[in-house]
Amino acid sequence: MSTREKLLDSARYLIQTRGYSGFSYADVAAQVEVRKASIHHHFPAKADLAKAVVEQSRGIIGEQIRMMESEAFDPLRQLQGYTGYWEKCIADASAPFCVAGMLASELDCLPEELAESVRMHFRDLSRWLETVLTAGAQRGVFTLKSAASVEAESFMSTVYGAMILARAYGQPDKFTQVVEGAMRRLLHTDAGAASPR
Amino acid sequence: MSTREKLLDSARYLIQTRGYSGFSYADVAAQVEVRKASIHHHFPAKADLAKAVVEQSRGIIGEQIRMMESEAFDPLRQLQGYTGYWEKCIADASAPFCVAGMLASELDCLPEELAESVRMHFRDLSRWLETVLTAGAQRGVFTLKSAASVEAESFMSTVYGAMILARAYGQPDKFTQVVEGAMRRLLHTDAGAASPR
DNA sequence: CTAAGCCTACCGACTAGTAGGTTTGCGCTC
DNA sequence: GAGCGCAAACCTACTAGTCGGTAGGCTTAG
Repeated sequence: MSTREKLLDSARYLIQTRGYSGFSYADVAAQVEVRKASIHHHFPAKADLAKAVVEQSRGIIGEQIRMMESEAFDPLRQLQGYTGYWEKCIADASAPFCVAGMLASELDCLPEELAESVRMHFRDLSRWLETVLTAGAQRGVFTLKSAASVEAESFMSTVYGAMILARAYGQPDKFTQVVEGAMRRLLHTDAGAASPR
Repeated sequence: MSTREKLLDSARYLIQTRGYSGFSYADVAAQVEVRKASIHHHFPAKADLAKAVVEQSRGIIGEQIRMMESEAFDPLRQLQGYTGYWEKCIADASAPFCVAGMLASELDCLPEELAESVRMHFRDLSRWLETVLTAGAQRGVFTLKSAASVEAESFMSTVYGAMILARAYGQPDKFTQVVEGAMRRLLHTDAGAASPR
């Protein structure tokens, strides 16, 4: 594992736990066991480091979007993959919060370039979610009660809110509980018109 | 308005926008137009100032709880009062984020006493919500699909998540949109058994 | 020979917090 | 009512430590 990758990993963890203004080059240097100046060699400014972390995440979402466009995929499994990923991360405390969610809450005091990157992450994620929900609705797996874009943003909100809740209570299972509720709501609940399985 | 109140107001706003580690005594001093040392006179340490802000919020919730216990109240109106309050705050940018939500995301790097105060805020709020939802369900105003405590935490999550979303998009109406969806879900949606109005 | 990678040593700006002096206003006694 | 005492409020001036960032030198691999 290269130093650059180690720096990104460390920065990601620190941002997730303490936020952008809550971590310093000194913290990263201590974790990775290099000197502060060496970090500047890879990432000239703090904003560059943080932005690289966000872009890394965006890359992963981008991959998934491309996969969906090219081949067959299971909407339900996709969504479960997303929530399951965070359930695991939060449960084992390896990543107790989405890095973009953390940065979003500090958005107003972030360097503009970094802020833009965070906004793009949210746009990417909600678009991905919208696609998954739309496909799921077409196949009769999900029941949407309003526009797919609105449902996507609601679901996203619940997931991010559940992260805050789990952290506030120090109980990872709170996340699971809330997210499972949101998931159940999307699955067939024989409402209104007659279109049960 | 006393200096102490001005300091609390300023600190509240700064925490909401920048977080605990993102604001300094110098920022507060500039806003209130006093010297840094004067802030220390009222609040010896930064944690004391932040804690006082959180406790102020807790006091307001506490009042509402006591009001509910003593006299008749309208659960729907209570809930609409809560969400409406934040809609207004976010729309006019006077308070773009709940102070406890902001601090919760930084919880791991907060002084213990302050962290405890934040945890208590969440406990208070979810208990209040649970009471409102339970009363509303008894009167047939709300339809709960799982335990009141779970519904309360889900609703809370959605509200906090919607704050993040609105901030990330820079669009206050996103908050309204998501929260209205959550509200609609609680109101009578003729599901399962036959108990429509 | 070059360039990437990492280092030591430093910079000015800012951090929370402290020491100690000055101002202000209120209650008490002559 | 004048003078006194006292405490709250606010100030200037300072501390030690940390912040992000820079300059420039050393080492190593191609």
